[in-house]
Amino acid sequence: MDKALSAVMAEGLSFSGQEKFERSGVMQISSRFTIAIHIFACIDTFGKDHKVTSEFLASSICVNPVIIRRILGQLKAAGLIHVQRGSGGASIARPLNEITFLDVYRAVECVGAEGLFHFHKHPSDKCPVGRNIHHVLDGRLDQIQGAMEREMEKITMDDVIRDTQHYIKGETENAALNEA
Amino acid sequence: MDKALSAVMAEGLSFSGQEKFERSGVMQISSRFTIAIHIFACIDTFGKDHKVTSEFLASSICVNPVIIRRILGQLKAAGLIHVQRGSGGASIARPLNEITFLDVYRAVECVGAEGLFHFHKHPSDKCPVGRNIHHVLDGRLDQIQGAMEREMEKITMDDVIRDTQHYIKGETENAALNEA
DNA sequence: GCTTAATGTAACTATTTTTATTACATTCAA
DNA sequence: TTGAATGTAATAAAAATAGTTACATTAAGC
Repeated sequence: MDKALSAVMAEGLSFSGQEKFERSGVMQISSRFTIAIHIFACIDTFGKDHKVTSEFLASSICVNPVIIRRILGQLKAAGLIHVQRGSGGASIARPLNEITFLDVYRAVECVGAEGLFHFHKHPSDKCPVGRNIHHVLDGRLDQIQGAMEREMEKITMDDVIRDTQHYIKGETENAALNEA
Repeated sequence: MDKALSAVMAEGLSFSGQEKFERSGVMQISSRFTIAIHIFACIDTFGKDHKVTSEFLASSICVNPVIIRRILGQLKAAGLIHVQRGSGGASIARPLNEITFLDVYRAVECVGAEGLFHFHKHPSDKCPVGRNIHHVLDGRLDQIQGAMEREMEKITMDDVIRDTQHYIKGETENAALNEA
């Protein structure tokens, strides 16, 4: 080890004595994401024949209607859906193949400005490793998050909804067979 | 809409009436991951000249020593490090280029069996969309998580530690210049 | 215009998860 | 045998997410 590091170590083998740290940021991939996709599938499935309200969606997804309204609000703010204020009901605002998982993911704020990884906030600046760990890691964490987001861009609501209708069709055909 | 769906809808435009739901699973990418990588960098930087104890690591990372010990325990269980019980101190158990981010990520259990995404647990089984949403989504969520994990496999502790030493060297060279 | 049904949101509570802390038995080396 | 360190249980504190209640606002139909 060189002299500078040795000097640090000699100070008592400890870098302690920093102030307490606050934390912040979104750290998890919220169920808002899967709920949002569920919402799209419901609007597509039922929207032609029925008004799709937050109450209705809540009963399919089994969460509180206010949760649904908040997510609807976020999807609306991102320009992905329309929501009819007084009379009620939601509809999809864009062609399904132009809405990617990443669009939805970002709309519902599963990832904040701090990124996907929760970094221990205040490594010691008295330690040479602590001082530099952010420089070393930040770019690589971004790289990983980027890989994930690129994969999310490959999947669209069209894919999901095609599969959904396929499964539903399978169900009703089975039911018809059982009746016969 | 076909007859089966219409029948469902006619029941009152709602799929309500299911039991309450429990939740489970790891939902976030814990700071254990960045802490673990920080630990490797510290062992590499200081391990040759000093005993690297949980107390020492805690003072560089600025978290409680018990948190460090738990993470050391997980890294040890995964065969990535050795920890000396009575006398103290940790060391790295494998060549640095054979320890990937994914190894570390899995060792510290950032992702549980349920996967990275938090799925709303009990969509209504009275709703055709609710009944099938898991079939539709599970595979695609795995696909996204897989992309992330493949990227994590590309990065090794060797990369991180080379960068760390590079930054530290830069610091000490700067300091030398300032003294001159 | 009045009524009705729905959205938009604020305020608050509850639940869950994560992180921190205290305490102590266990271990190993000198 | 002593001392310094790990391993871990039990618990507390903090943070984040989700759930709930309440109500003002909005739009459509009568």
